[in-house]
Amino acid sequence: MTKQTAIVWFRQDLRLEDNPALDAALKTGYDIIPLYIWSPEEEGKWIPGAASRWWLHYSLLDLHEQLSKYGLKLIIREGKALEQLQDVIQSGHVSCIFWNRRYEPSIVIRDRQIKSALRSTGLQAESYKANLLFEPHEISNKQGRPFQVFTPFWKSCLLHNKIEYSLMIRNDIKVSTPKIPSLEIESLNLLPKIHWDQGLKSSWKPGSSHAKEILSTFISHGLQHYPQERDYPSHQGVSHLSPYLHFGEISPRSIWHTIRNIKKDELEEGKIAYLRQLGWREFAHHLLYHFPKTVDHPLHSKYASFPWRNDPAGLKAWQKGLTGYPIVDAGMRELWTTGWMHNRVRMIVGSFLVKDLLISWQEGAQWFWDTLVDADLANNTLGWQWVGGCGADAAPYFRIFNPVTQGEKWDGNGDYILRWIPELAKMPAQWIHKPWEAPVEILEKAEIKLGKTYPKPIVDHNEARLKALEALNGLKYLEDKE
DNA sequence: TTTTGAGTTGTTCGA
DNA sequence: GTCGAACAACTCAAA
Repeated sequence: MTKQTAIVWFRQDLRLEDNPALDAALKTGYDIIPLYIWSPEEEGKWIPGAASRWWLHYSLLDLHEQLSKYGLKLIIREGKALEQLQDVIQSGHVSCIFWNRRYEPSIVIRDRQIKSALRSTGLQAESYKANLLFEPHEISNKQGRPFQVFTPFWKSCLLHNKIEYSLMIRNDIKVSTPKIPSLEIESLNLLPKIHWDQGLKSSWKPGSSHAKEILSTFISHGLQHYPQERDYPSHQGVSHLSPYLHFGEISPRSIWHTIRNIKKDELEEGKIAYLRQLGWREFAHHLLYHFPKTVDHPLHSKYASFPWRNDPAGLKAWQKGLTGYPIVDAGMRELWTTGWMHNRVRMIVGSFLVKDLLISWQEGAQWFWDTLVDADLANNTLGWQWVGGCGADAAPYFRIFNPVTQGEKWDGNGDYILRWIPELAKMPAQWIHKPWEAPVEILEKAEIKLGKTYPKPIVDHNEARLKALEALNGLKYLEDKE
């Protein structure tokens, strides 16, 4: 008689540690089919972008390698998830299937259909909490409604003191993977055809086997001064874990426990501040779950009537890092080159697109989606609605970042500018954030011809700011409607 | 029930 | 140079 098997359907949980779906499969004692299905068309409008696919390619290779250490083989499929599952079920004598939950609106709907379809044929189909510290339904305010302000949300989260975490040991895996047709990872064509990915390659090592070492480097070098250092884009002040978290190559629960278990007084403030950022990730996912329309509509509907400008040239200049505002351009070029941008600079470039160019936050969200290796629907949506002032706990309308002031404050020496804008290499720090104000002889000496070697500012910030305030003032007396 | 105070990330203006 | 106020409207909890 053929041995029964269980499917572990890997999705955004590309890890073996703290993986409840894998635990559940192992507990059955059956043979195991680790499965990844590439079904981009089921992600709704939000098909993974080029940087995200690049990351996924190498992450799948890493997962494959880790599974092989235990004699298991990662099965790769492409197409509609339910059809592929059914095909694998047929060829593999499968009696149960396990996966860890995702929270994107189109995926929630799809997974619900898949679960009921599988169960109706008598299979055991179970999903687990693995990628959040708290399920969306576990946290609500006193009226039983979802929080819309972060601080009370996080306070309420912290009252739940128990966060599960699986310590199941993997060393005694005795089962194997039956022979089943599988694609090669290469055949998914996740890598770019033109080789623009050099910058990504030199910046990142995707895969869960690297996530842990990045966390421990951060703990020993960054955590203590995290509250202050995290705002300086040229410093090594942040964890760089965002892409690993998005793909589930490290679980938020293992980060939570690792950080909490550090017993050093001098790290206490850093621990609280860092975990709070993990809280923002939770907040974003809960909001996306409760307010699914926010992926492309403002939560506060009166912002839908905001008079956005249609400005393809401005949008292009922003995307290419040619706005003439060095801190904005440096950020956009860091993004293009490495697939990532420092958080402080994300706010600055976001504010510039939305408040200075008056281009809609949706355009910004789309560009970030295509270019970020950590592109995450929940975080991206929350971040852009925050900048746009139209979401939950959004920035107040009058909070318009001044790109010069921000540059001078957080990159005083211009180190970040120098790294990303070689045209300004010889510019003294005093003028590096506002080259258009530099005296002629300084520009000459620095071999800068504004408008030729580096752009003149495409908008005047002060004028743009007043225009934005005026436009926002027009919304003042509108009411939100359902 | 009503009121009060606080709320990730800022800027400008006038004293 | 430094400092506080003003810049909405709304959410949420505590008083």
